[in-house]
Amino acid sequence: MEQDMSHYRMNYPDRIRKRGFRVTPQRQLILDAICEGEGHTTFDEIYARVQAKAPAINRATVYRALDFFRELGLIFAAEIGGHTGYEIASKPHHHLVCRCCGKVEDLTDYHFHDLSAHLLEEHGFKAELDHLAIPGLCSKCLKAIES
Amino acid sequence: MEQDMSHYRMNYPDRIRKRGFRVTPQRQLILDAICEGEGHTTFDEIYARVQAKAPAINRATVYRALDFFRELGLIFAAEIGGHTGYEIASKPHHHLVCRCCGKVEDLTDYHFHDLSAHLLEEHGFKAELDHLAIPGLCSKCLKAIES
DNA sequence: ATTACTGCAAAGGATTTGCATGTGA
DNA sequence: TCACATGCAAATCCTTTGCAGTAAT
Repeated sequence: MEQDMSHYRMNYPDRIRKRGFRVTPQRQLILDAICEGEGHTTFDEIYARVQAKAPAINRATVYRALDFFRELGLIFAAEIGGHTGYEIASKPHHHLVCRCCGKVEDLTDYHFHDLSAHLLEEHGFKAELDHLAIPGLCSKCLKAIES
Repeated sequence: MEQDMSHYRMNYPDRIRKRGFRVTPQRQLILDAICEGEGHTTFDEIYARVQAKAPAINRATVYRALDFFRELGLIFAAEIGGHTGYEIASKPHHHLVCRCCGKVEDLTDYHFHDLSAHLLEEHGFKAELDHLAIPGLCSKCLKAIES
């Protein structure tokens, strides 16, 4: 029942070591690469950033590190528009995904509490509304289509 | 400006022919296979059902038919839990996806109008809330975890 | 008679895995 | 020291594509 917010941006080396795993230069670079991106970052972006600093790092290592971080809860992985996007675990927020230009906007305020309560009461379903991907049209594309 | 509801369960052969495409036994079997499943059906399920009736039908044909039906608006394709699920286009509804047992429940009633209005007003984002995949825990898994 | 559609096989791309080597604790 | 992690290469999985033959209209 602890009201623990420490999973947001915690001292990650300790968290890794505490579970008996190891902090390696590769993992640090990969985590850095995710931090550099604002919000969601694709595998290719991460890999490119890592390679710019350490060309010897292998794709397989990046795949394994991403899985590793996800299992530890350090990052989130979300399916957005067919591709997997990774981001540092932080405050719950949602994504407005434009189906036209593909842009992804973060939505930090939200009005989901009523919805969540409704789903639990009437359907017995405990919704985890942390990282919802909401499809639609962004303001720019909306105007472009209407005109 | 037509108030046309005919895209739900319309006479599909006519719809296909009207656009200059052809109604083939393969396409009929594949569409049948999607109808047989309640809601979302994976590629493998569809392929297995088709093969049971006509073993000669090729995977490539199934892939092409699914794309074809999707472009015609006869079916929907949704990313659910890493896999693509297909279903007959019908009334807009949502999916409650249990992250524990993987079960997908349909949600036909919904309270998304306020949310939609809010997103448009404050973010200029026209949300298309037709087939939202809402992650969480179903009632069964919820009880199992709590106990 | 057209020309869309199918089956086959091969190509393609993304991710995973086995194994020997290297390295953090 | 010793188990975890890495790099490499091969394997695997899923999906797409080119092409020659088939069939719907």
